[in-house]
Amino acid sequence: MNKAEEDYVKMIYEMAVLTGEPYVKTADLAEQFGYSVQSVNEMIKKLHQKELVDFRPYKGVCLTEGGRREALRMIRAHRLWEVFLSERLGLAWEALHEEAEMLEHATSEAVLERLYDYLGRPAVCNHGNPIPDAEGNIARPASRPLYETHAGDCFRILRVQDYKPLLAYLSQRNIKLHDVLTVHDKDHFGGILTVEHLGLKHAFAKHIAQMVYGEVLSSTRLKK
Amino acid sequence: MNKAEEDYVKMIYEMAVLTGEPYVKTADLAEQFGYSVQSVNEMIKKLHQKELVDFRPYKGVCLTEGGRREALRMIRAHRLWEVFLSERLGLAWEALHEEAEMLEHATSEAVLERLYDYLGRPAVCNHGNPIPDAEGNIARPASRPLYETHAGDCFRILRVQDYKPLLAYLSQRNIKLHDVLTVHDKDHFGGILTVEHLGLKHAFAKHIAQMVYGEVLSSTRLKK
DNA sequence: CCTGTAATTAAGGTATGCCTTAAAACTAGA
DNA sequence: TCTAGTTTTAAGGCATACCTTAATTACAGG
Repeated sequence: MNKAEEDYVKMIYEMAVLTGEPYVKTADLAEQFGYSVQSVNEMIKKLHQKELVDFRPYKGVCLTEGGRREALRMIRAHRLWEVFLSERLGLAWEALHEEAEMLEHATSEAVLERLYDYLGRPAVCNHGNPIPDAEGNIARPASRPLYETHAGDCFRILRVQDYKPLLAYLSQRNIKLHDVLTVHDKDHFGGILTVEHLGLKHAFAKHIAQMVYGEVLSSTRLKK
Repeated sequence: MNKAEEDYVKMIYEMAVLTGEPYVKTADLAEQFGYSVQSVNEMIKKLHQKELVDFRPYKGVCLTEGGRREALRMIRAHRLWEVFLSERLGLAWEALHEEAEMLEHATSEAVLERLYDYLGRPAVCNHGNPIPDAEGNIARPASRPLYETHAGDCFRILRVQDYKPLLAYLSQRNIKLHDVLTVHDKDHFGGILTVEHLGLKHAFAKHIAQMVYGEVLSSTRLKK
């Protein structure tokens, strides 16, 4: 697999996890990559020939067992490098993703396994996402999206999507992993969630609040 | 610069150092890469447009100041990764080069500088080659080629070319950096140098003995 | 100086991975 | 069922970085 193919299987895996649907639509892939639908179709055809994906016209693509293994290898490399870059080199939180994105394509299995041991066999990356083991097993995090909280909830951030604009967004507001937010208000119609963090109020759009996961610590709201 | 361009400027730099000539011939580059001369010419034209090299027809290419800086950046990345892979991950000596070759193209300046500090600002890589500093200054090693020794010399290996077949060759014979060789015989006509190492005799062809550098510790031979 | 060899340039080709435009095939809602 | 809109396929293009074959240009030794 070359870089392009690696990016595709990884993206297909991540989008499938995010939507909960094993099949990912061609058009959605195109949108995520910023590529044309035609380009994505061509690549899907190629990945299918390599038996990395199963393609059902008008339904989408789904990773084969081989494709899933490759995707998890990339994710493993990505998250292990993030841990290294953060824990050992002290790189800024919002810079981790981009750097790991480059390194993940330049890492052999041998280096990966040694890096894993060197870092103390970490279970999660610096964005709280689980690191698959060498066999392709990955923990399913129990945390819930911030968007599913209610006014009055105290919410501890345990995990955020590894998505550059989101990291920049949170970083800019000085919001970090394990920080606690107090949900002030949830506007269901507008989709805006207002939270308090270190005395400051922040308005999170729905798509933002859906990429932040954690646990509700306590709630002042009345249970129904 | 993309990977191909990075490989070219690095190769031009290394060949210039090796030959002592600032200008590197198109045909020699082609041979080293295993590419056709035409392909090399095309890339030289491109590098010239980017002002990374100076091209004198029938003479060769020479790095510009910008090109030299880029080449040293790649060499810096390569050698720092080698130190990391060896010192921290415990990778085998002969595996370092290949792994570093991939990582060097995936490393930003920011990561490089932090890695440098993390590794304790090393002066040389695990093959004994000097690591350039962030400003592009590089030490000129004083060691002499093994091929210039004479029968009876005791020779300590301080540096070897970072060239995969050579590393495999030495590794296979269990010869490592800082080991001491006793020169048994030098056949000037045939170019074979016979050395003793840990009680075993090895015959080194000229081109091999020219890629191994070190210092003569003592000599049993009579000075002229 | 002149000719053979080496180096360069030219012309056309391949694979990869992206693009646009257009036609064809399918799905799903009215 | 039938059509509107989505999805797929087809056809042709572009850039990169390699390739081969062939023509041209320059250098250097006799």
